[in-house]
Amino acid sequence: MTKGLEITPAEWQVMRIVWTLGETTSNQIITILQRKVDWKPATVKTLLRRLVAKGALSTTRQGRSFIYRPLVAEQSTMNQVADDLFNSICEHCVGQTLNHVVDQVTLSQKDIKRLQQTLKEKLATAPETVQCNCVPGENVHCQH
Amino acid sequence: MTKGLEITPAEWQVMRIVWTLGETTSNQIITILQRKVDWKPATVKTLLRRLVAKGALSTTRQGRSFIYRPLVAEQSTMNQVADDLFNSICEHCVGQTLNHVVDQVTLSQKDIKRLQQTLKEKLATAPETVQCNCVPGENVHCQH
DNA sequence: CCGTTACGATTACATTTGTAATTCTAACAT
DNA sequence: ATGTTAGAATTACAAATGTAATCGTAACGG
Repeated sequence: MTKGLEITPAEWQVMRIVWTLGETTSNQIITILQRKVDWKPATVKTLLRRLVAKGALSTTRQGRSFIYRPLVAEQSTMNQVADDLFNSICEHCVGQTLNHVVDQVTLSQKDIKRLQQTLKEKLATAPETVQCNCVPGENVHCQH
Repeated sequence: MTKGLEITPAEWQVMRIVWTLGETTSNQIITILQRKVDWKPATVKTLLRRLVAKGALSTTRQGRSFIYRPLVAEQSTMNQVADDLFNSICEHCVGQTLNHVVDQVTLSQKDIKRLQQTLKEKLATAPETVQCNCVPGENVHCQH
């Protein structure tokens, strides 16, 4: 029953604003986005409309304009796209790729402590190795 | 000078095969992919041609068929898409999202040890907190 | 009440992507 | 040399995506 909610990169920009503000109007979104990307107001309106159409946002009329609110939670949506990514790459390479990401991003001390805890627990049941699953069937000699 | 190499999900399936086999023919790719997805041979040929066009694969004629080889490294390409993802989400939420991923995926003991090492080094210079950067400019009150 | 006007809704259109059928051409067999 | 044929190239086409102009309508001001 996983929502197949597909949010495109352009739409994602809009969602971030709505997620952060909790509720907002199209005007506010347009103003904020103009500091970041070069989109015409009509473009943002289109994105808002598509997001409403796909059930990511709700609108309620408020006088002349509409109030937009997220219908999907930010964290679970982020988790979903992250899962999609890590499920689409070679299973053998997941660890290496994660390591690269951890190396690149900014993490708070609390973030790091939590990751350390998660890893510690994971180590107990971790397999010796993780096989490449890129070529299904056959026991092809994997180059990895 | 980052390659703006865009590989679509369908193309990615093809790349995984070529990356794993190192070099191969269209026939081999078609056969292998048929165990996984329901694509006609012509579809795979199209994807191969597009990948050659965008510089992800090379071909050299070998008798009647062509040999396909990757022109881009698998790990660096995976790193790039992972970076793209984590750069596109709220910076404040990166740690939480990474934690979710680590929790979900399968990691080898070696993978985990390496991550632990990376985290340990990172902790030394880690900031207390990471601010949400979803709404540029203003000091908007962030809900996160 | 009625005209403005600020919004959302409708329409538009090029590009990319997924999916494939058809055509062309060069390799191999004779 | 020549016909077959396997495989690449060309062409096709609908859906999704990025980007936007214009149209219609309801809300507010007078």
